[in-house]
Amino acid sequence: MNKFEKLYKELKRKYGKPKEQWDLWCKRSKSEKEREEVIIGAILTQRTTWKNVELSLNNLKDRKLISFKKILKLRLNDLANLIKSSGFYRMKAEYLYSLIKFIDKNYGNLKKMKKQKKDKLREELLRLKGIGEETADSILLYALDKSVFVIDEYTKRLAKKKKLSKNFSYNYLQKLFEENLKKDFRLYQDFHALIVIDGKNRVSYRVS
DNA sequence: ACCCAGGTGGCCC
DNA sequence: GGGCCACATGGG
Repeated sequence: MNKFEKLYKELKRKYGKPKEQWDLWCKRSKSEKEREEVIIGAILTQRTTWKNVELSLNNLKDRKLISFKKILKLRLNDLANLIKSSGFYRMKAEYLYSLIKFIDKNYGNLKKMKKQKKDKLREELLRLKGIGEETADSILLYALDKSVFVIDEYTKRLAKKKKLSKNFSYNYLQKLFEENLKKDFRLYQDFHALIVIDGKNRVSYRVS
């Protein structure tokens, strides 16, 4: 067992099954609607706490708006106001809208989108405004079941702390994790979730 | 009254 | 390729 596999086991032992948001994000078999919710959350959570994202998601849920088709019918300004609590709400409304529009226009639905090759999808997502590497990979991994390892601040911090690498650029770290783990989107989903849970745990420990 | 959070794009060098 | 700023709300 290598360092990466050991780290996964260690985190799993420490935290068990990922909870809260991760109940849905790591769910083994998702409905179309659940996949849409993951994608909406992936945009909203950029540089924002999950609590604030939840307020927005609940806002949308109360109005039965966790639905790409329905969001496409909203005015950009109304969408922005509904997701206000996630911060950067004007930008995120624009990002979310253009992403949903792209999916609707090019694939029709997520079931069809899922059939596309992951490299092609990644390229397409990265061309959209507001979708960088982390968001693109989160969508690929958690909404489309593609085996790409998501790198975020917590992953970089943990990689430094555990001395897993000397290079902490996104692409290098991603490749490193993928090369040292079995190519399995379920493993990647759980592992990344545990890294975030662990990261938040450390932060709150330090603060309080 | 600060300081921070799963990021991204634009502009500069 | 890296440094710096804008984008904004809610909670410690």
